[in-house]
Amino acid sequence: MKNVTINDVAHEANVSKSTVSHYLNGHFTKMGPDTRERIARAVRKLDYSPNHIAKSLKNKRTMTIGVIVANILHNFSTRVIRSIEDFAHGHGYHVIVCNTDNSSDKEADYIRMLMAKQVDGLVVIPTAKNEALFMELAEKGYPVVFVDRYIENVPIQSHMLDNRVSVMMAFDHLSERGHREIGFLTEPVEAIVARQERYDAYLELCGSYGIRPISIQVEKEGMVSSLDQSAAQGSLPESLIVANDLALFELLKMAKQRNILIPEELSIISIDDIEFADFFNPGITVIAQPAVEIGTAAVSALFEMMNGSKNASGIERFQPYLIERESVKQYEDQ
Amino acid sequence: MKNVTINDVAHEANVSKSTVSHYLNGHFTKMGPDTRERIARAVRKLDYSPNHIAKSLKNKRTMTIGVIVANILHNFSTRVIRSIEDFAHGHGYHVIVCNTDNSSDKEADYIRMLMAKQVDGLVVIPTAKNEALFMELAEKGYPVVFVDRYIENVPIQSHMLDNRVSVMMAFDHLSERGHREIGFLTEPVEAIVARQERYDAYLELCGSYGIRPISIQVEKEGMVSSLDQSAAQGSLPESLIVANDLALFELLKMAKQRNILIPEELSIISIDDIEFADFFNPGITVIAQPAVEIGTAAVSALFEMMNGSKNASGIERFQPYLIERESVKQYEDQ
DNA sequence: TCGTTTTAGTGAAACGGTTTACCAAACCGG
DNA sequence: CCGGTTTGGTAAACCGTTTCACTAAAACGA
Repeated sequence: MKNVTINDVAHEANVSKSTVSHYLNGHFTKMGPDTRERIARAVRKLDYSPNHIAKSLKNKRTMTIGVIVANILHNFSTRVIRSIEDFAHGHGYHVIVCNTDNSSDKEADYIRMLMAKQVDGLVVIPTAKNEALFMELAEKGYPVVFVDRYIENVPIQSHMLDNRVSVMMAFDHLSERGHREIGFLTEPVEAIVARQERYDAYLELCGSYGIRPISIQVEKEGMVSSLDQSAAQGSLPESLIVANDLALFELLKMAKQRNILIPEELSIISIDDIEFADFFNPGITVIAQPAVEIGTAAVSALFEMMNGSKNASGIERFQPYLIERESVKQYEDQ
Repeated sequence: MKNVTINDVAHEANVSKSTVSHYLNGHFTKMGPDTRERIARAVRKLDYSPNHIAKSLKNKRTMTIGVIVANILHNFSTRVIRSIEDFAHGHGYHVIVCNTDNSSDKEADYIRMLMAKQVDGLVVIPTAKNEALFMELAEKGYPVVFVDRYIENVPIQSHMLDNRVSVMMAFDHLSERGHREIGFLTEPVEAIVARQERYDAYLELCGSYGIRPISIQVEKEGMVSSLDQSAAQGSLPESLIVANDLALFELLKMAKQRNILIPEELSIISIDDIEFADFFNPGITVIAQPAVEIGTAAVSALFEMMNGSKNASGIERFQPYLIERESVKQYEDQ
């Protein structure tokens, strides 16, 4: 179980460990062809592989970045993570993924632990409450970027969907097809900017379309039963913009429970695409976001920072697109 | 951006770094109450947190385990990962997750990099081909456990579903409801034990029930179109046992494309539960596996190894259970 | 009061690498 | 053949911790 070290290789090849180190780092001018060959043989013979930890300690770079997401169950998160990993691996970096379940405490813990682990940078979908902590990171010049959300007054760059436009597209789609009773289903908006932006856009659009807002804001856990009650009372609107995939799940569960016909009795348009929306019966019309693009943009901004460019701040917006399927009813008088 | 080290704390508190180290590790007998207080203050004042890398180098424990899964898109994988993370975090460990996409090369790469990173142990859903590599790990006494699969002749313990029973349950369920035309849908079995076991069980059961085997073995990428062809030719059986969730997706896509009624025209029973199976129309009857239990058992076995107990080998089996929904037709003459 | 133990604390080596500064020998041009 | 340059290589410091061996002073027992 004894691990073989650079010293063992040096000894085997009859050179100093400095030379082996040079060899390992490709500084071949530092040795003759014979020595080089001897070292190569020694490495092979001993099946040596360098201790990444020791390297990191000396180099002060771990070649690792941390990714902290608020809720890994969102399809969006998994796609962002995937794109970040692809990019990072392509650049010789590794990724540690952490899931906060939207808890600020967990988030703070993870940040601390990732700092302790000396990760070289962080991409995070932040919860709302660690403003001071992020502020500190930003001030230290530590490389961090946000995705999907941002924190007011914290000078950390964010990459996110144009939420306003996404709701607008949903609203327009519904409206074009004759809908005048358009509700909005979301988990409690709280301080989560992405939700806030979507909700605000909804309210604003209701205003400009002269439509009475019907918003259903309820915790995911109670969502099914709460929706069920509304349905029982007949207070469910004829069409619903759903704020995200997880809420859509709950809505669909309720619809099944109560045998509600989609789109005949209820039209649905949901934000963020998911695979099953396509083959569900009926197919769910959706406003999709370019998750891979967003993730890639975020991580490449992060890499620029890690290579010394100044911490940018500001928000970069990405445009959503409509995927029309079958969950929206067409009113005839259109 | 200069990071504060134990030396800075020592200096601030006017003690040696040894004493600070003792303080940090709770060896309070090594100092008086006043010194202790001084160090505490210094730590707070400087906002010091220990460099995990340096610690790891010295201690030869990184408090990190690696998890390598063959395909993170399986719901089973995500649930296993989740349970491993929960357990690990509960014991002060961190987890690095890697996805091999079923590529043995990627797997070998990941193993090497995780070793280089000095992770303290590994839980892996292995691809079939790195027998030699795993053999080596096992011989070195390096802590490794398998999940969901195993490799013949490699003395590494595995925790997996009783695949035979799971197919048996599916088969019985179908058979009890009068089905005599029972097919089996799977990605190519190849050398992947879990698939093999399920397929073998299917074949065996066909034998003992006197049913003609109809197996559809096709790559996920071509699955929809291949199924579509079969359907066009009318060669699709009346009921299908589906080997896993990803195959189920493809089947459902095809069913939608062709407007096949489930269960009237096609009965489905799938192995491994997924959330949407519940609210899909119709609900998909499923043989579920206790993923959390499996993951937890695996990681706790790993922890035992890491604490010095010998590498166990052998296979621990977990029992599946039926979740009956609406995707299986009941023939009337039963 | 003196020897012994305990308390409170320190210095230095070690973990496994990288890097800087340095050097001897070989080479080279004139 | 001499002085300078290149080639090939090394020793030692360093990264930030832990820990072992050691000790001065205080406390204690007789």
